[in-house]
Amino acid sequence: MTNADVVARLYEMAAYLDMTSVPFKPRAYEKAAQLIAALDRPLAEVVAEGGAKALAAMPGVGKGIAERIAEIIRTGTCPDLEELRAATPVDVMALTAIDGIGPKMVKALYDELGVRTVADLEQAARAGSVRGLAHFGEKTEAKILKGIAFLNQHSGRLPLGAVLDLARELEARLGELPGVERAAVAGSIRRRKELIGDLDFLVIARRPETVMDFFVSLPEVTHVYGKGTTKTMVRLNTGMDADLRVVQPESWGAALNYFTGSKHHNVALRRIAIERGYKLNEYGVFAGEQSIAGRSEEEVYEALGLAYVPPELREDSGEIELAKARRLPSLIEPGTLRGDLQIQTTWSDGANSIEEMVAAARARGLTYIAITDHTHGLAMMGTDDAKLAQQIELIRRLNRTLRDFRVLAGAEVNITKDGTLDTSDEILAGLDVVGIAVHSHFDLPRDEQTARVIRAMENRHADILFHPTGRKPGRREAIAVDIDAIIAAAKRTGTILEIDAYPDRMDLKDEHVRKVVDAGVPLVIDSDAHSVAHMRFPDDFGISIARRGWATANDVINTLPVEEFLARLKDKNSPRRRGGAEN
DNA sequence: GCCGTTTTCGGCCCGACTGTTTTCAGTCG
Repeated sequence: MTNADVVARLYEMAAYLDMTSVPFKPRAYEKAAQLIAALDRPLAEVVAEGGAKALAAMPGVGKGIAERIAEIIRTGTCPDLEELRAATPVDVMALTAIDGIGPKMVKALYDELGVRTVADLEQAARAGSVRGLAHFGEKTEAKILKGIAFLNQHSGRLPLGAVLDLARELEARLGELPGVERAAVAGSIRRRKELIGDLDFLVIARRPETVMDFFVSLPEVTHVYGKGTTKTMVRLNTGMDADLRVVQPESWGAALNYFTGSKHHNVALRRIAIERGYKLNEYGVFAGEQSIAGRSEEEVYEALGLAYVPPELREDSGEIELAKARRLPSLIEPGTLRGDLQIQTTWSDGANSIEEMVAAARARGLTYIAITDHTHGLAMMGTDDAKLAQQIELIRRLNRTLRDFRVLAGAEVNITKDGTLDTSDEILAGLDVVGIAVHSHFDLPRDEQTARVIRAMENRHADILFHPTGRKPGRREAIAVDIDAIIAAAKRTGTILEIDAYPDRMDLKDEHVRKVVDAGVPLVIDSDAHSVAHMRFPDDFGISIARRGWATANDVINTLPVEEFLARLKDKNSPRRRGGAEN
């Protein structure tokens, strides 16, 4: 039982409890699930050391949930969950994953129509029987079908954020095997694509059989499609397929290149090889029978007369031509960010205090962060004007105690339906950094949606447009906005566009970033952290998106020291910017 | 079900929006 398994069951409990309309309990389970998801220690280890008592010592986990977690780790489930499952035997997690479907609707659909699965629901909606239910109508039925279609489109692929850790861990485990000289993850993970279809691993090993035996016996493996001495294919318990290739040292670079792709990039490379009278395959670059390159990727590109192309650019979208001319951009590197401009704390829906987030930021080598809790329009937990004023005061006091670190007072301000902001200009004027964001009215027509966002960007206090398109990869489409118009408005108004690195968002996405870079509009890369564990998102995911969008460090202004960063914001001559929150 | 520098009981939960409704239930963040 991994932490992710426990988290999944806690969320399932919460969903089932929501069906029964019992107050507060669902939120308690959700909160516990959220906190455990952000934990960087295996729960099984916590239990082994301190039992259920150690679990209950964690914030958000009390006696009740601690006992259930211990039971889940032991048996995979717990009696309460089984009882709930028996009462309403439905695939509640899959059904509630459909946008607009929650636990109550799942219950009604089961009670009235016997819907247990997404397939059942699709059938019922197509037959027009959903609209007959109380509180359901034609629009809901249409929305259900739209939501299912969206999920189907993305089936079989998982977001990068859901697979990167596993890929790295398997890569490390393979690399530690005796007799393994090198191990690497290739494929779309290495290119840092946002949706991953399968995992490709590459290994140099003296005795391939040992590696293959180890690979098929991994606890994560649920099925073996095929096992040989050079290639083995398996299915993992995440539902994802994984391939392992064993190659010889002299072919490592060629194989890594071949298995990293993309297919289009590889085709283009092979065409260049043919032009030069060579042959390129996964074993090397060949002049006749003679291998002239293959040990390293650099060697392979060099043999083809090309500069080394970073994996994130290998999409045959112009990188080959620039590699030929040796004019590839010098992409932004992990570890170069100095600030993080979107961070939530316990003042709204975050799990950690301002001080804890500061400590986590410093530990990552950052020198400034902006605290940007939600404003009151987001009613669940937003800060109102009075609370925000209190927070600004607290941040000022905190800054006096900090050396070589600056906390910026900020907010994640809601954009209302008409494009105004839900917080007064007076309050906004007192903040160092104002982030603005869409959190409602996702379905406005394109013209209206675009005009609304641009109007908000025109606010002279609005510094950064957070998660500009509202997308949730694999779950929800972006809001309908004219991205070119947004970029033009950013340029005109001096509004910075954000790459929200939170793996559920990854917004802006790579191709949008490339447009922003081309337009010369500044970007920031933020974590959107809701806990200290999320502080790694910019380096793990945000930088990848920026690199896939051809961004250099110059395009991303939170690579700048804090004063230079602040100078790039709007109304930089206002008193708060000169004096800052330190005074 | 969790929490506690006022509390071991009584707060927590909340507003906007949508789609279904003549007054509100469900979803979302």
